[in-house]
Amino acid sequence: MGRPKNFEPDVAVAQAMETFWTKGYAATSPADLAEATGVGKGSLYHAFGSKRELFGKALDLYGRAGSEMTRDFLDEPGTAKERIRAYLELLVDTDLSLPAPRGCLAANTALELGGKDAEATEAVRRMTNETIRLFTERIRKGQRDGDVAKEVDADVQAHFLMNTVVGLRIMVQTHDSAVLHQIIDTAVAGL
Amino acid sequence: MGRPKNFEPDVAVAQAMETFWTKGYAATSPADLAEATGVGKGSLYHAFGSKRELFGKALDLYGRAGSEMTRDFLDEPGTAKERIRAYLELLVDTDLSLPAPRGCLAANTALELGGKDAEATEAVRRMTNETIRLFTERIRKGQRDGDVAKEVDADVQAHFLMNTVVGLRIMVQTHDSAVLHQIIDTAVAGL
DNA sequence: CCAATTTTTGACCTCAAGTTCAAAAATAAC
DNA sequence: GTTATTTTTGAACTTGAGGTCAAAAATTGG
Repeated sequence: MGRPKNFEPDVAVAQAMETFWTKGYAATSPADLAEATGVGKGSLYHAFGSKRELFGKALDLYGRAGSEMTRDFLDEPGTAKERIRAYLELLVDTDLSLPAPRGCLAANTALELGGKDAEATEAVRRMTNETIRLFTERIRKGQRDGDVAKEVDADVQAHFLMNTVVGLRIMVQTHDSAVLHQIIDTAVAGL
Repeated sequence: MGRPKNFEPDVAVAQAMETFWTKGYAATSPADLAEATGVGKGSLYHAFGSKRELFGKALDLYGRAGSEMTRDFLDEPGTAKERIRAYLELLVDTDLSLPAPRGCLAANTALELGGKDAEATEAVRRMTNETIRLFTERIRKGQRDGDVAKEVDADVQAHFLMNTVVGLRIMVQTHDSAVLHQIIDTAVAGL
C-alpha cells in the first residue's frame, strides 16, 4: 500500500553512477542527479537519504558490475597474456571512444575523496583488490595451462598490472591511442 | 610609488600550490587561499585576478619545480635503472611520509579538470611530456654508458615509466609501501 | 468512500563559494 | 603637506549547492 514508486531504485542508482563517473562526486549536484534519473530532488532524498549515500550505492554498483565484466572478459579463450592485453585495450579503447574520457570511477574516487572519506577509500581499496585477485587467478591459470612461465610471481604481476590500469585511465586524458597501446604492450611483456 | 605589496607574489603562488595540491582545485576556496598565503581575499583577487588564474600560476610553478628536481635527481651518479628506481621510490616514499598522501598535482589536475578545462589539461600534457623526455634522455645515456641494452626502445620505456608513476600516485591512496615498492621493482625490470 | 500509508512535488531555507567594490592606508614625488 | 598611485581591508553581493518540509497525489485494505 501507499503510493507506488515512480522509478526503479536500481535504475536510478545506475544513472547516478554514470553521472558521478562523468562529472565527479563534488561536481555532481542534486539537480544533476534529478535530471539524470528523471526523479525529483525531493524523491531522491526521500529514497536515498543524501547525495553521499546515493554515491555509496553507485560505487557499490560500479564495483559489482566492473568485477563481473572483468571476470567474464578474462575467462574467454586465450592465453593469460592475450586476455589481459585485450582487457587493458578494451578499457582504453572504450574510454577513448567517449566524447570525453572519464577514466575509472574507482580511481577518480580515490583521488577525489582519498583521505577525506575513509569509507569511500575503503570501498575503492576493496574493488582494486578484487581486480588484482582476478588478475592473479588468471595468471595462475596461465601457468597451469603452460602459457605463463612458472617463475612469474602471479601476485606481484597482478599488482603491477593493476597499477598500469590505474595509470592508463589517467593518461587517457592527455595521450593518444598509439602511445597508450605501446604502454599496454610494454606492461604485458612480463607475462 | 604607491603602497608597497606586503607579500611576495612568488611565495604566495608557492603556498597556493601547496593548498591546491593538498585539497584539489574545486575544494580550495578563496578563504583557504587567503589563510594559506596570509594575504587577504581582496588582495589575492587584486594581484591574481581569479582563483583559476592563481591556479594556473601554481600549476606552472609545479611544472618548473618538478622538472628541475627530476632532472637533478636522474643526473646523480648511477645506472639508469638505479636512478629511475630511486626516483620512483622517492616519489612514493615522500608521499607516504605525509599525513595524507596527495599524489601528483598534475595527475590530480588531469583527473579533476580533464575535459572541463582545456588549458589545464594542456599544461598537464606539457609537464608529462617533459618528464617523459627526461626519462628518455636518461635511458639513452644508460645505453651510451652500456648499462641499458641497446635493443630497449627508450621512448617506449619512458612512456611506460611515466604511466607507472601516474598509477603509483593514485595507488598510494589505497596500498601500502611494500606493495608499491614491488610495483616499482617490476616496472624497472625492463631496463 | 474512508483511512492509512507511502511517494511526489516544488517551494523554501541555509550556507558558503567566488567575486566585486568603495573606502582607508601606505608609499614616492613634488 | 599635497597629490598621485597602488595596495589592503572587509563588507556586500550573487549564485548555486545540499537539504528539508508541508501539502498533494496515488495506492491498498476495510
